[in-house]
Amino acid sequence: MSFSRLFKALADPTRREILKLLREGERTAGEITEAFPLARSTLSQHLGVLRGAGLVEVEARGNERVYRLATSVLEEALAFLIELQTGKVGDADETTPCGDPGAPV
Amino acid sequence: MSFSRLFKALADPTRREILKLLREGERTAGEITEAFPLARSTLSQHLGVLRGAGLVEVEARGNERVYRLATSVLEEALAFLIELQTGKVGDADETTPCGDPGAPV
DNA sequence: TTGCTATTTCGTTTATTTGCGAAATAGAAT
DNA sequence: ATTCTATTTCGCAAATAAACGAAATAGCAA
Repeated sequence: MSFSRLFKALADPTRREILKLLREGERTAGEITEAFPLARSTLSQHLGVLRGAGLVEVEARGNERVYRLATSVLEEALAFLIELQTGKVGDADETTPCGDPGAPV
Repeated sequence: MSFSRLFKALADPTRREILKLLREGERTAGEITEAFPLARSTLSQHLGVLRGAGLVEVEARGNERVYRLATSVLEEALAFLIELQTGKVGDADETTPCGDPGAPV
């Protein structure tokens, strides 16, 4: 997993929209293409970037390709951001169980 | 706040290292520069990108500029990623209080 | 085989990003 | 006022990214 590729993939608004679309369920490449005013080749390239970042998975189904969200890589991004924000790794221990950071442990 | 600028800023490994450095405490531009094998102008530009993304704040202190982490924008990035991952907005209600997503509410 | 549909890859163009050194700006010290 | 130090801005070269249309690939249908 590469944070650079991951964040780079998230940096493009079209790709973020694709992810939001896939959040509603799997879609074929064609369905995704229809949702944007861009050329087929352009969308295909965006899907390639999302694939390279591990943010989507593809399954060939007959003639078409079905894309779905792959969320496991998002956890790593979350961990990175949380660590930046709190100064701690989110390792369960070392943190109060349910928030309340001011609680005298 | 712009997700594009934010994720673009996070997409560069040097900038991520700068953020990690600032996680340990505030640093002057010069101190940051010394931590990397890059030209002063290059680092200054990276700091500009981080500033533009709202990820750092600067304070002019006499001759030098002190940079520190600005974490509020990270919360918005977290919200975006969590929403992708869970299909829900993280609005406190609508979610079980302390994780355990399998709990019969 | 021939053709049709779905999708990706190729080649090109334009725009953006990253890096550098040189020049500009600004406070501090002499 | 001049100089020193700290930092940013400018102008440029090289690399990367985004968009397109055309061509290639691959399954399905006739």
